[in-house]
Amino acid sequence: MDQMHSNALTQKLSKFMALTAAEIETLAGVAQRKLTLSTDQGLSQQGQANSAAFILTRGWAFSYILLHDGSRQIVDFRVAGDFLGLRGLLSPMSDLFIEPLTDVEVTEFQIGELLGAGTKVPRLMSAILAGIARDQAITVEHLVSIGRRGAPERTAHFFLELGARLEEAGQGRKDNYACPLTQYHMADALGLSAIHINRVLRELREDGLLTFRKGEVFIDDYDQLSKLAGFDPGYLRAKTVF
Amino acid sequence: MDQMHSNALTQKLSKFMALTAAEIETLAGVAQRKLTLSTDQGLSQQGQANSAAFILTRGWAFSYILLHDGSRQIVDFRVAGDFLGLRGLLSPMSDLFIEPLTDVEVTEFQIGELLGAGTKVPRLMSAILAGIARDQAITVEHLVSIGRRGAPERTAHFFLELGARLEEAGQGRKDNYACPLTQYHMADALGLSAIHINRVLRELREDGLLTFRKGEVFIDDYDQLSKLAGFDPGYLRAKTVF
DNA sequence: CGAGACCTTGATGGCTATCAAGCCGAGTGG
DNA sequence: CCACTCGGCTTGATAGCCATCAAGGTCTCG
Repeated sequence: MDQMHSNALTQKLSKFMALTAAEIETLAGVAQRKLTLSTDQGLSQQGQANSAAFILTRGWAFSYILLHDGSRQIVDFRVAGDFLGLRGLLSPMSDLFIEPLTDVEVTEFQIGELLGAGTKVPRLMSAILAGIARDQAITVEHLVSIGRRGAPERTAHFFLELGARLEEAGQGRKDNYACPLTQYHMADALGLSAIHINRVLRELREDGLLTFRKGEVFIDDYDQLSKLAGFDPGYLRAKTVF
Repeated sequence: MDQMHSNALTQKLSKFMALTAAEIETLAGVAQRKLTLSTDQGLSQQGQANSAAFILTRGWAFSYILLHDGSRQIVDFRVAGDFLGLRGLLSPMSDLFIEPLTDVEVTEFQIGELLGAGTKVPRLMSAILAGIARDQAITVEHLVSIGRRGAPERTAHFFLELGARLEEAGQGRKDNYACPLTQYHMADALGLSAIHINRVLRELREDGLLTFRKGEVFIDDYDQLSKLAGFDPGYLRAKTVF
């Protein structure tokens, strides 16, 4: 089995730095198990019990929090190459759920083992932290969007970020990618109602900026849309600390 | 013992687990420098250049992002015992600023040295990650608040969280604490206008739930306010991974 | 063909921003 | 000592963004 190429952790961490043979070797010592899950199988409980986290290798997933009144806030969408379930493992968020959005393929590993590898090889720890930090930057930018951008700007920013992340993951182009979200998902992620999302999408389409149709996003005028959203992809860049 | 108490890192990490003598010894090897800063001295640039981060030991600070249109989103307020400047160091957020809100006392350290200590003693790394994860949980809860709670609920939640954090830091009681924020700060943190914050505060006061007056918060009916906000402090609990 | 999930559009209303004005207290300088 | 300024707080009036309610359309699938 050509385990090297199929090693999701190696692929993930090498995005943040060039890994040496020794580092790859160390990572290979972290047991990984590939799983395939379909839409109806929640991921929330999968990891919690046995301290397992995942790397998403195919498909989309999302994490969300349910409020007492039944409303839902989607915290983030996860695509190929993203960590999954790490946040809930490291911090005790109650009512944090993770669900596949499409059929997904994930690679499971023990968080303790990964950190053990990082302890043996500090550069690996640096890469792990870079991954965590990038996710945090995405969350912060999300917070800014909801807090201080109007609905059209917010929506525009959302699709621009997704495009940038998907292109980086080799899952499409930043201005044209498959997107399995419903308008209800977008609404719960962006803090809007689905009805209003619908109107905003129409407006963006009529303005020749962005078209969302049948699970596909076309960004018709990338520059104008970026300008509208105030989108600066700097926060998606990797950065390592030592 | 006295030495322990003067070591900000030891104090911080011991919140997440009981530290052994050997672990305290290792932490003592991380150089720390105490600084005092006043309101007009930004902290943003202080760390970036030389990879320094801080622990806030006295006073309040806050981090925020400036948008192109001049509006501001405050990401979080930091109080005694909190990490400061770690996020900007680990991830490349542009336009992320940190400012003291009062005169502050901070303990500076090199992030590389701290992680070095964590590499030598895995349990320390676990505590560091627990600290990072807690901050992340706070950010996520903030996101939920802005995305899916109305202005009164959001404001209530905000003061309840602050109270819980301050009490834990030994800076007051969860239902009565000093709070140097202006209504403009609250507005930019909560995604509202200062004018509306003012009206919400009046409403909460008239309902006998919470009083904010001259830099002091009184929570008049803790249970009712918690119920209104849907506040569940679970996300503030520490949690270690191994 | 019926059901269900999702999308679309119109009408209405409410929550919150914005504009405008004034108040208060603290610091400052004439 | 007192006007002056400035930051912060307060309140009223108006407007607009977006939620909600209602209804119907389209598509897929059993």
